[in-house]
Amino acid sequence: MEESCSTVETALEILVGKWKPVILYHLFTSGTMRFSELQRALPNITKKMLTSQLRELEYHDIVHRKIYMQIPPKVEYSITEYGLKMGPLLQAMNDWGTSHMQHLNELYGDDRKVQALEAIQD
Amino acid sequence: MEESCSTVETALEILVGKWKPVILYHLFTSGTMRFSELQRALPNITKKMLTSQLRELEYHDIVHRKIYMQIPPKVEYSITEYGLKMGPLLQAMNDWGTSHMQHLNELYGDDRKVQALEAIQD
DNA sequence: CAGAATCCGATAAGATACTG
DNA sequence: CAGTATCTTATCGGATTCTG
Repeated sequence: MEESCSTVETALEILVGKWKPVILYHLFTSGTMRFSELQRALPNITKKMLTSQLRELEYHDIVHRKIYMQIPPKVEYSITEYGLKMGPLLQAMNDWGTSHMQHLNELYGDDRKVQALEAIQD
Repeated sequence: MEESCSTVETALEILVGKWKPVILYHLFTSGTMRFSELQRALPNITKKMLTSQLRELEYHDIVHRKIYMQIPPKVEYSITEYGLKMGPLLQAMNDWGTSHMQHLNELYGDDRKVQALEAIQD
């Protein structure tokens, strides 16, 4: 009974964290990226946050971390094969989110949109 | 470009908050519920949290709030017609979450499951 | 380059008491 | 009954500094 909502929470668990959707977006569209590339793609994220978010995604087997044993260090991140299965879900969330923003605009006007864009800043 | 992930965040926005998925679950399955019924269904939530989560869902036009002008007060909550459109998304998240819990079990064993169940407690 | 470690402020969430 | 108000605690996220 309660399980049927705790599983929704499982899905949320791996998505929450202010930066995970953006990180996944970049990894899905760009394929393999180095740590520093991700930093450049997300100008406002700190190393600490980027590291922690990636580690959580790695724990969930969504993101793969490949370490090159060399100096200077080189680490590449990519979506795992299992992680690719999330694609449709992310797409569904994206689609719903898009139409919901439209719905909010119809209800309250476009002010909210401005706020949202200001809140992102990257 | 960045919009394609900010809309995912829009979807997350209305789902995050520790209790929203459970609240939606109950309203989806039980239809109309009074405030006190929701309290009984979610033994561990405080009135403050229940109120705030419901108000946010109301703002997003997912939940409808019907006030009966009488004493003692009576307020009924239900999913709006627009909110019903979230059903498939919630179902998709639920499905993915279910299979992901299974995946985590395969990766790390069933210890996690126990933790998750302990964490819910309702 | 890719982080780890520490500190600190902001926000979310819980406990408790009060009210029309 | 269905909240509100206030206070405290826990968690999250950001800034800064240090390192192999």
